[in-house]
Amino acid sequence: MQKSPLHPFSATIMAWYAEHQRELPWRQTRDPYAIWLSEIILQQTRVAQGLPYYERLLAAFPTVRDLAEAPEANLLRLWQGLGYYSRARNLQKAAQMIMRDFAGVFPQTYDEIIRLPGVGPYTAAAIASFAFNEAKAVVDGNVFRVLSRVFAVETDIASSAARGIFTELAQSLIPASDPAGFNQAIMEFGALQCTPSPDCSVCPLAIFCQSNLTKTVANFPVKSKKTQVKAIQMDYLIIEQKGHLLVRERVGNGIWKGLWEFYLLEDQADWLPFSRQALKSPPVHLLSHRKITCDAWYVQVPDNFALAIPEGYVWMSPSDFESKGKSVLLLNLITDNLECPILQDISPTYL
DNA sequence: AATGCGGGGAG
DNA sequence: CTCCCAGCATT
Repeated sequence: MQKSPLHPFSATIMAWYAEHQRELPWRQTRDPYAIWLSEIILQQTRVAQGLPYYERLLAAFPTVRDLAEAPEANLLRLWQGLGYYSRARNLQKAAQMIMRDFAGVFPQTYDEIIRLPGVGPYTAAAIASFAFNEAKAVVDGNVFRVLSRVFAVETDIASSAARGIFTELAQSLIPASDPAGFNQAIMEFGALQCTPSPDCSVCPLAIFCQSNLTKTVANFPVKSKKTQVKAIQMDYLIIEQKGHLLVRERVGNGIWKGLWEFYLLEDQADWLPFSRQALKSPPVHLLSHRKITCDAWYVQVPDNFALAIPEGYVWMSPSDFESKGKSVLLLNLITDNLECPILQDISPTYL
């Protein structure tokens, strides 16, 4: 049988992959559901951080139907600590779409898969290739880095044109004989060998890597913009009455949508006619785009006082509140103040 | 074309 | 500290 010639780049990284690949659970399956779950978890997330979440979520929701029918709050509780919580909400929306529009059968082509909410060009290519061996090249952060260095591509990866250019290049290198293997190989190569600070002395591509040959590896990939960090102050009142807490689910499209929190002080006009006990402030919470400082107080409301419940808030038992997803900032606030009795009851059993 | 969205690990 | 991670949705 006639085979199309393998580009030296492709042959080299696939040989390297055969030797150096990690054993990861989502590589032991062809189940598109499990592969999809792993890919959503791994968006902008390191393997080491996502691994325990993958095991937990797959155990809790073994099938698309289980995921589609689960209460969203349970999913967000399991997602707690992983960040980018819209991933979890879109995951369930997509599961419901698969049940409704695909009769519960996971879509099998790139063009169908990419219609699922939370699935973009990278994730659709990953699922289509890994589960169905469709020859769609993946382009993620690893691929940007590897290809930009090896072929000295000076396109700014932050530009809108970058995806198209790198997709075309990757697509020209993907072998029809093993698209899944190539996609796995190039990403693993970026993750383990062609890292942000690589050791080019042990690289199998060093002899024809264009940036290595010109000693300009550190100049690639070209990336222009950096996200600016805004400072935010968030003050919480932990309000208790008759063993219950005044809490709410965050709504709107801002940070931590779908997660739960204590009473958030919106302005200085907020007050209660009771003494506040200052709590230990959690550490400054650093995110990619936010620097959040937080102060908090504990307020015990007498049993017989009829407190007007603010819009959006509800009284909730500590055990119910523990079962809701919360931000890591709030979890830190809780675990740093366990001398406050009611906070012991909402201390998480797992992150 | 820009911006928002989480959290953590590596250097 | 800075960078960036198996990115995507929204504006």
